[in-house]
Amino acid sequence: MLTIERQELILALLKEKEIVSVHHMCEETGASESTIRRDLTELENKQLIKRVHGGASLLKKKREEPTLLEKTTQHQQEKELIAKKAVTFVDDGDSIYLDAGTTTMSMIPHLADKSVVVVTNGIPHVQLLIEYGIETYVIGGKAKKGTAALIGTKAVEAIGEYRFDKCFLGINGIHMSRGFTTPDPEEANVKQAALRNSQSCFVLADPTKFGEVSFANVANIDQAAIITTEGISTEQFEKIAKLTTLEVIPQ
Amino acid sequence: MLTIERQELILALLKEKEIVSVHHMCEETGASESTIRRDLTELENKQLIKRVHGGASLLKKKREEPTLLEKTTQHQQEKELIAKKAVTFVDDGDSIYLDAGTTTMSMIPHLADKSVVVVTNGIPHVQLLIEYGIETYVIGGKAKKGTAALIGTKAVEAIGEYRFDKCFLGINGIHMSRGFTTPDPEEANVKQAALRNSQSCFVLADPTKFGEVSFANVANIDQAAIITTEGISTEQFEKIAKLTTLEVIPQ
DNA sequence: ATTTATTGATTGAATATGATTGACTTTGGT
DNA sequence: ACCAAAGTCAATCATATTCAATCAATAAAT
Repeated sequence: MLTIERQELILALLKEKEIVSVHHMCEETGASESTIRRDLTELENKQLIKRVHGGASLLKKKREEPTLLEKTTQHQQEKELIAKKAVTFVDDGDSIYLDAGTTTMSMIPHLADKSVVVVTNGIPHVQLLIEYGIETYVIGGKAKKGTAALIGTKAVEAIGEYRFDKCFLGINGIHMSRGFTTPDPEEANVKQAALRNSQSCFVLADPTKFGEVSFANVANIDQAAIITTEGISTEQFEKIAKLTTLEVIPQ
Repeated sequence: MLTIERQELILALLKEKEIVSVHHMCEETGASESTIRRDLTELENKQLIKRVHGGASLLKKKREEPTLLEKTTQHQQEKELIAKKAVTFVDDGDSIYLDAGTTTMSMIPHLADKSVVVVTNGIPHVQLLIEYGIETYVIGGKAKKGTAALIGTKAVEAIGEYRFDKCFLGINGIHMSRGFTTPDPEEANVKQAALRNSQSCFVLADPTKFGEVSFANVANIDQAAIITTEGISTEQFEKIAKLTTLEVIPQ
């Protein structure tokens, strides 16, 4: 058996079982302990596995980011619902803007079977978009600490060079009179630019964002449709529904 | 049996089984080891297969586990050495351009304790740069499938809006007369733009890249300093060292 | 007839392998 | 806590396999 085959086999074994003993690897591959150990040191150097006494375990790979989406907290499930709903507004052939943020990121897997062109300022989004084979453009700009969202004048200018059929934004505050708000003024500028250059705009927000007012103003309440889940008070619903489209997803 | 026939057969064998040994190929084709090896070198040059010790494996497709291994398989430690050396050329306060690619990515952890501003077209780079608290700007552009490198006219234009003290590029081919080359013309354009806007330029390449010529031209050999590890033949070293700076790291 | 291409055999070098050794780690009993 | 036995480890060695380079023989083309 070839070296590379054996190493692939070891990785395969580890994928099935979290920890595999050297002895078991010997049996499966028919190789001697020495050889297996050598393979393990190699695979460890390549940062693919972690050695433990008596065997090895799979190192969690950076590639397996998708688990990030699969987190099963209540919050994540809500985001997933909102994202799914948002994608129903997307048509084949659309050019869309995806704002940075986890909610918009959840849209990506559902976008896979539509033929769309996506522009985004979210770095984590790009990797996921590529993985799902979606044609992706990235605006330029300064990468913000923490979220790696692209912001700044360069980002705003770059957005100006595109026209979108639809844009999808995350937001921190939704308020009747103060409109949409977000903590970072630089991010607000980027969101505004996206709104300016898009035919129709959607804001994705869980119910906790309603009634909140954040530092930087993004837009008036009637400048974007809102997609959210149940939990918003009926009186608030009534008022806002008069000003803009408000999609509420039943839980 | 004709050469073509035999090579087709080899490819067919590889399609059935991800990895095939030289020995098995001999049996199937009736040819000698020498002949099979010659075929393999040819097929490897045509980028159809990848050789491994004792046999060959199919390149392309199967975006599963193999690629992960393949990617990290070669020269991981070498890349680390090259990256480390490259960082020694970086001064505090520099504005630098980091080309997409795994070698330049290895530079990032070592950049952490310098105060630099980094511009890059590599999406995976951005996350890492942010993690290490480095001030990061991203050029815009189209995200290339597979590597997520940013390319296209927008990328080239965006680079034009910056001036770098130093730029660090990965490269596929280094050839005395043909200079630096890379498979993707669009990536070549981006690299050229980086070279144009940088005071001093460094190419990071392992020794296997020397003597190679890839499809798209990037620059002449004297337009960038080269950082590599031992393994390059002394005669090649002599010749190239006359044309440009050539840093060779002892193993 | 001469050149060119293809092939198989041979070579020393590079690489991979299995067994052995002594040091280290874990386990289980006192 | 201690010790001893069993298991596991890295390092080393000799062997076996695989490699690229070279050579000579044969077949095809000029």
